[in-house]
Amino acid sequence: MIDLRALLNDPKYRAGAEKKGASSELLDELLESDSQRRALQTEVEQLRAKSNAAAKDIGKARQDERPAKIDAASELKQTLGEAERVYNDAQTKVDELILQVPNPAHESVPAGDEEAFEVVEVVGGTPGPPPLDHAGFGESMGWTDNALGAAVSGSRFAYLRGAAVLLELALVQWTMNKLVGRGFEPVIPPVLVREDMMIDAGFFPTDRNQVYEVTSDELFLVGTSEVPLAGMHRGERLDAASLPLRYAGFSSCFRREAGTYGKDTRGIFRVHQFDKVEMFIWSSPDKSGEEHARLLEIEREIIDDLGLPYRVINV
RNA sequence: GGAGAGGUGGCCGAGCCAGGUUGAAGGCGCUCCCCUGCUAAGGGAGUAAGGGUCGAAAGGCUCUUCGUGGGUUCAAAUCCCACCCUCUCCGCCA
Repeated sequence: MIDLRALLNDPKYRAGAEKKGASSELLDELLESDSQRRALQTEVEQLRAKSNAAAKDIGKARQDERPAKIDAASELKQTLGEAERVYNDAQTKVDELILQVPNPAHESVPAGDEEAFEVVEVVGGTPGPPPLDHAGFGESMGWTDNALGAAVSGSRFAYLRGAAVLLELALVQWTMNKLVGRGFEPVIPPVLVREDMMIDAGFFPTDRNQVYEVTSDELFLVGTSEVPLAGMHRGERLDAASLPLRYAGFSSCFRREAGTYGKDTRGIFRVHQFDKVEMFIWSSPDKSGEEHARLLEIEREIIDDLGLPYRVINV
């Protein structure tokens, strides 16, 4: 969701959007279109007010006075209809432009895409290369089976078997418990969602080719539980006092991984289906920094407790 | 999948068949005031949300919203169409 008022008035907000790839021209065009839209809105509403008043007047008028009044009202309605067409075009233009604007990033975030991160901290040493990579190791232990996955479902699908399954379930349970202790409500959401949800969560139209579609039912498989979690309060006005709302979603995730041929083709990296625990918070903007810090702290604690080396990056 | 009933304000619930003075009766809840010596009862007033615009603010003007989206009409909670959801019965079922 893009806050047009903030985009207009808050330079930091605008800078955040530009950092994530929105061109200055696009933003200017969007703001200009919205300004035109609002001017037209006033115009339409004035006509509509007249039209409403005329209709009420007819309701109160004597029978013999009505025909003339109805004629006048009809004419007014013509004018209104034309104004509405112009207004709707303006609204459509704003809608189209706004969907092209990425969510503004925080001012501390480096410009650019995923690759343009900066390393904030390195924790733990870098272990030497193992005798087998994760794919070879998983295969030899009987924990992952890509050949079987490919036979049953195609490339980039894998079976997880035996102890690896128990490990996944244990990790999920352990993590969920930790998050519940930190004030998160655990959620297992639907993974098939309507198109509206994908648009609202910001994945459509830009990432549509990454999403599996169930055409017969007009449903889409989510690539992350973020989508149905975002849908939990869709269309609601949340009372500021109820914030923050913290959810820990667990779901299978489905990704087409279109355009990633040749990358991470082995093992269980970048597969079409995987399971994930996701933290998701609804917060007021002034507390979002605090909440983000909380998320980072929890993530660090998880990796620390597991005894794994890691980097903290700003992206 | 088939048949039927229904979705109204914070909640319950009228209105819809016979379109207009209904942004919506009534009740509950909530807020304020009055009354009252004992956590109760009674009386009065108020009480939806969002957008645009003007304003320093208080607030004013205005639009939208009765599941959602269209349509008919000068006028729609009320009429028409499509969709979504809930409930009941039947069918089906790994």
